[in-house]
Amino acid sequence: MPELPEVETMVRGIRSEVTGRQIIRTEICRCSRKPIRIHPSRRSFVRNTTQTCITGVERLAKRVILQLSTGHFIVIEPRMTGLILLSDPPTNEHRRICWHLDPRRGRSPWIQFWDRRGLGTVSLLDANELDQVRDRLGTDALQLNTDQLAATLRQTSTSIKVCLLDQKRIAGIGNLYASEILHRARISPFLPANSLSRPQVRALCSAVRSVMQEAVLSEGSTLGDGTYRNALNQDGSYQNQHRVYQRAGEECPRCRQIIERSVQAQRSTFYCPRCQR
DNA sequence: ATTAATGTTCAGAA
DNA sequence: TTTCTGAACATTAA
Repeated sequence: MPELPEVETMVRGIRSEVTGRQIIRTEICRCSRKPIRIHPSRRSFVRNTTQTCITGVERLAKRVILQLSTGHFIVIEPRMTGLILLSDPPTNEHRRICWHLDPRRGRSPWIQFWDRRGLGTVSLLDANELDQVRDRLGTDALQLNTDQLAATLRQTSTSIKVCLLDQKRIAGIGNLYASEILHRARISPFLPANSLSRPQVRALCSAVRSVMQEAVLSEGSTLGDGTYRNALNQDGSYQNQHRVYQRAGEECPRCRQIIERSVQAQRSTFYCPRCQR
């Protein structure tokens, strides 16, 4: 499931391939039962992306942004199972959008959005609308510093795990990495956010950044269900470094206590009850 | 065959 | 104001 590291990997995987290329045709695939959700409308989306040049590719939290020469931005939200691919998709079944690019020798003729579950969304926004999206997001997890994190945590007494998932507080962390981050920082997922000591906030900030950086270097996590893959349809490798996620019943690699699974805000939390306090 | 589980975001309710 | 719940979906495992 694409969180910050997976989305960053998508961006890095397509940036050099598509920057400076022209979209010669935007194809909205209609092979699925439910058509993909497009903002503002599919007609204007197709009209305003065709025959425009892609001038850059950026990441905004868990979104991929394609900058266009018109000053507009294609904003792609992969959500659960969305992939951005230069290669053939895992199946032909769930292709959602194909952007056909001007042909260049040795380069991919297109970029596509493939989404098995179909929860992903695609939008065409102007600079103003993109700013509004940005305003609703907290500090990017890779840019976090201790003082900022302390100020954020002070504002709420919800559990630290749920707080880490709140995109308007900190942007980019999802369910998988929240568990891994808290384990690295040795902090219980159930502590109220505003109860953390200064040393705990320091450890947490360090864990947020180091887990995210390492996961980016490993090109994200590809789980057993194989939902996430990079732009060339290859697996990431950070799943080999998971300490607690989906490891309930196994020994904690740090203290050998049995890892437990709990549910917070309707999502699984994995943690070690001994070394996370 | 049915059902639970999977996780991100947003609208709407509490 | 803040926090919580359910819906948007498809697929797999039990």
